[in-house]
Amino acid sequence: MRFELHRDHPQPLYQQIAEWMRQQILSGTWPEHFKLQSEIDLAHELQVNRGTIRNAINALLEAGLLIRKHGKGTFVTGQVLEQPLASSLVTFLKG
Amino acid sequence: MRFELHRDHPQPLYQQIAEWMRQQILSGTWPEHFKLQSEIDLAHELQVNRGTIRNAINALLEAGLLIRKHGKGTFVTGQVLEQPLASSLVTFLKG
Amino acid sequence: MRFELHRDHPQPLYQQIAEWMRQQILSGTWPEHFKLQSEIDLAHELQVNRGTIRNAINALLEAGLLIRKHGKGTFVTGQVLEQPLASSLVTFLKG
Amino acid sequence: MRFELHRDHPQPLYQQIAEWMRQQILSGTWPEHFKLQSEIDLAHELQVNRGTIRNAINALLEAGLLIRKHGKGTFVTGQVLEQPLASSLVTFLKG
DNA sequence: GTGGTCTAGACCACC
DNA sequence: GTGGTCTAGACCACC
Repeated sequence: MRFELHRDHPQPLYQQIAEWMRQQILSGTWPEHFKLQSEIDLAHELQVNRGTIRNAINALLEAGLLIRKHGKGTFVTGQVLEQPLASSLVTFLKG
Repeated sequence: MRFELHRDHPQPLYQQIAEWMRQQILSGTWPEHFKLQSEIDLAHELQVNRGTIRNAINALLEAGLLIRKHGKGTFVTGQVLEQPLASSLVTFLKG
Repeated sequence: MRFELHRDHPQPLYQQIAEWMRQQILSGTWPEHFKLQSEIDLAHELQVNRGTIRNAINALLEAGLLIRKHGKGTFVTGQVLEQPLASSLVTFLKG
Repeated sequence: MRFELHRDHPQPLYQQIAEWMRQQILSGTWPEHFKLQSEIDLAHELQVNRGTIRNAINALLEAGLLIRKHGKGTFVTGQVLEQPLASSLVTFLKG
């Protein structure tokens, strides 16, 4: 996991983490149905609090890129590629 | 905390507070790794705005006497004794 | 603020709080543009942690009943009455 | 923590643990208001599942020897000495 | 003086 | 053994 947090940046840590996760997903490094490490493990690896990890994940939940399953884990959703399509469809209808 | 602010002085409040803090540190009253009260508590005790406390602390951060840790607190640094030398050096360079 | 939390209920505290807030709003007790107490004050009054208050408020943000303004406070939105209308409109279109 | 579990005994693990805890409390090794280790730490130390620890604790909650505080921990109650009386009463009533 | 973010650490609910 | 919720308490950014 070659990824560095910038604690002196104005951008919050959770946003930095969310951007990194988004790249992992959109680049295909984390493919559809990929299971993320547990929040506790991610917190240990990135040296942040679990709450900070949850904030990052929450951002991607709203974007529809991740899904949480209680007692099971957090997963990359199955419709990643459809997201941009849906957006352009809306744009098309509005245009 | 026997310390009085002079609100009618020309010297800004935050500088008065910063000087007082500097004395606490250099005199050893606040030893290395000492944890300051929270900004909000200091503001209440000294009857000033929280921003004033932050300005005072910022001055000592730049001087290297204090260090802030997000979510944890503000602490006296571990290299207090080296600071006076650095300060006099700056004075010398400026003089 | 005559409102009691049930700490032994299966329903989470933040949901109980969110329901109470929703009632305050929909009943008009908290009218449009009403400013809520600060998160810290609500936490003190309801004897819960500020994070629990934030979870409750978050639920009503998503429902569009509240809006947060950084540095200013949390307010009841101006389109409270339109919410049910919008819902019935959608129902109508689907029906 | 000199305490051994007998995994080949007919008595369930959680009961063995509950008995051990009861002894710790009644002997005063765990005095009033004593805070237990976290469930996860106890599970690691005793090499059992967290659910097993929770079952053991639940038994002592019902006996009034322990109390759980969400977000804070599990503690020995303050009325330990009154418990044995209550227990023998129940035994008597059942007998 | 408010909401925004972060730390540390615990029990809860579900698997 | 995961995510869900809760506690306590601090600095950050904006007002």
